[in-house]
Amino acid sequence: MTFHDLARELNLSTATISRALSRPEIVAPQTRTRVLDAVRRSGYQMNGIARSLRTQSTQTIGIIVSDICNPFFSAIVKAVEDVARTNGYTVLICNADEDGRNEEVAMRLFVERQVSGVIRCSAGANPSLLETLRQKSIPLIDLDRQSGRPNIDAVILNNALGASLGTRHLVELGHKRIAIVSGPLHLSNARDRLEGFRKTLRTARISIPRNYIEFGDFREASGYQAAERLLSLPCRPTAIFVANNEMMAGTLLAVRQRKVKVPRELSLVGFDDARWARYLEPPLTVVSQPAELMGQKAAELLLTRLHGRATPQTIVFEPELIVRRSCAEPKN
Amino acid sequence: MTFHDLARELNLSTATISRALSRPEIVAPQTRTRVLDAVRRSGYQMNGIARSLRTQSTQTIGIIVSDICNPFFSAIVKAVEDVARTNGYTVLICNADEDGRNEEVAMRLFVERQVSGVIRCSAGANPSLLETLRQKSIPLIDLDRQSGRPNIDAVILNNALGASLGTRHLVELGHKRIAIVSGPLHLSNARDRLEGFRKTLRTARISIPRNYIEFGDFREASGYQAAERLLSLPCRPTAIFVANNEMMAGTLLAVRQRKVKVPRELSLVGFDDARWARYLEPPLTVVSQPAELMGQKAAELLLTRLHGRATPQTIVFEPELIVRRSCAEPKN
DNA sequence: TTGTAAGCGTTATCAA
DNA sequence: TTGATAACGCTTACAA
Repeated sequence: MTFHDLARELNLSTATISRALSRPEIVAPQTRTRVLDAVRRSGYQMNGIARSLRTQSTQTIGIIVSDICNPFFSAIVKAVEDVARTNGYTVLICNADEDGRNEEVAMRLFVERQVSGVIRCSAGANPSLLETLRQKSIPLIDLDRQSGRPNIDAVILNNALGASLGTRHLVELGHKRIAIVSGPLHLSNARDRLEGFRKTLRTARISIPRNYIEFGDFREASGYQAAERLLSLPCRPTAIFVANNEMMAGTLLAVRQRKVKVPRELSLVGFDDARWARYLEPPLTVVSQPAELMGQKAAELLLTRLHGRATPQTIVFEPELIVRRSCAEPKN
Repeated sequence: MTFHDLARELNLSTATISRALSRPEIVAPQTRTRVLDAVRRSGYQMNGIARSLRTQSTQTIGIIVSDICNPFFSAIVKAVEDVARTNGYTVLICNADEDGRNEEVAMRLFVERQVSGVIRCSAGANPSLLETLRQKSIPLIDLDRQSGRPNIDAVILNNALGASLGTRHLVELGHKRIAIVSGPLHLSNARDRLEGFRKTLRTARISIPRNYIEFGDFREASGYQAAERLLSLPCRPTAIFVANNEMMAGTLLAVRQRKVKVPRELSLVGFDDARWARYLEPPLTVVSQPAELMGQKAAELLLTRLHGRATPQTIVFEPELIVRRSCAEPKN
């Protein structure tokens, strides 16, 4: 069933059918109802592909997320999908799984599919794809992680501040031996968190042994390994700051296996507030980010970009320290 | 940049360009490399919309999920996206938020976008849309929840068995006053779980007071309210079976507020194994489902439907009881 | 207010 | 092995 069929049935031209559906106000009231009735009766559904080809607009936004099972990212996807749907947009999703190559194939698929715009939480893909986007003038919003490229809209957290908040909490409790499980340095959020951590300790005149800085890839297994190394050090840290929730899950595993008492023997501060952080015993002190708000803002920003050009901006959200019971004064 | 441009640049016809890219083996080796080189140099990206219009195929699969922040569904989305991406498909996502109306607008958008197929975890949309899908011969896989319509592929859990497993565990511990927080009856999985619960108690000759059966909508708030009612009963249950993880989160809130001791005063069995269930104190005994496997299977099933017609089947996965420490013998 | 017809960027059919 | 050309199903000048 196409416009052609409807047109013949009603003795109209396809142009009129099209107008009746897209801009009803410019067709005669009675033809309009004739068309609308026929559409309802026949259950006709517009072919969006044809329309997209003609109008050069797919009303689709692509989102790339680095780990959809991480509640931080599910919240973002939820928010984006929500504003997209209510604005008549549809969302293509790609789960990069913290792997830049997946992100690259997704980006390529996205431009092939002619998405109207993309929101991405980069896993660190090759930046050459950005050029392609620019050529096709497909707007891009970087979310959570910045590419470092100038002139790209971004909505991020003040990660340095977040790390400071968490670290300072530990310092104020009296800790001197504080370690970090950092994310990979090719991601801006990991860099910023590490920097915030370092700066806070520097101003507190606390030195950081080289082996108190461990790197993971933001996934659980790497957090476990990092924690294992930290906990087997001859001079164990009395506190660990873990730079995201997945790595915290891994850290907890190590902590439990070794039967380390939290917070008596070890204080723990996490990043991102997941439901399980609250449910843990003891409940976890974390730096939390307003994930839904960030997703929503990113989607809205993209929508405004789609409606009119403007100069790129980066929107920064503020983290919040949520003190629960995983930190205490150091005993030794 | 289009085939037209490339064709002029290389003194070829658009037909040849098309062939060189889609079926390289049927063009002369040297023209082929000439074309491929030009494509690489220019960074040309195929317009998938135009191709889709011509070939009547979008290589897109739509997925509808009832609550993307629920780890059970994130795992499903992850699995589906994974098999989709590796097969050259792209996935459109809709988060119905347990609301049938959202599901309906998504379905409509999906058919407009001419998706190749859809996988849905229904929130209970109007079944009339199924007719539209059939007309356009867009295959549908029901996942986790069955529409009740015959002749529709489905991949589900043996929910009755799951509920039996959980309930029997409680019975064997000696509980006589067992309540349930059930999902909404318009969803097949909720019905089946309730049925499994009932049947198990019937064969154990344990009667269920009418007010021991509470209904929620599979979301946290409703779980809280249901638990509140249960816990304020004059004759409190000694055990509660909660039919999904979100409602369990709500139940736990009520339990904590009232300072009810688990498992001493109240035994708890949940459905779906989330990370927080393990981390809880005491760790939660749950019926678990192989979410990733189910998502993967659904995607694979859809792919085979896309490649050749066959008679619809329903694939049933087996639940597993994971005994942790939230259940004990009743004290009173 | 409606119709005619061109065109969006591909693929597929038919000839050459 | 390649080229002309007609679709695919819509939208939009322009004309009537």
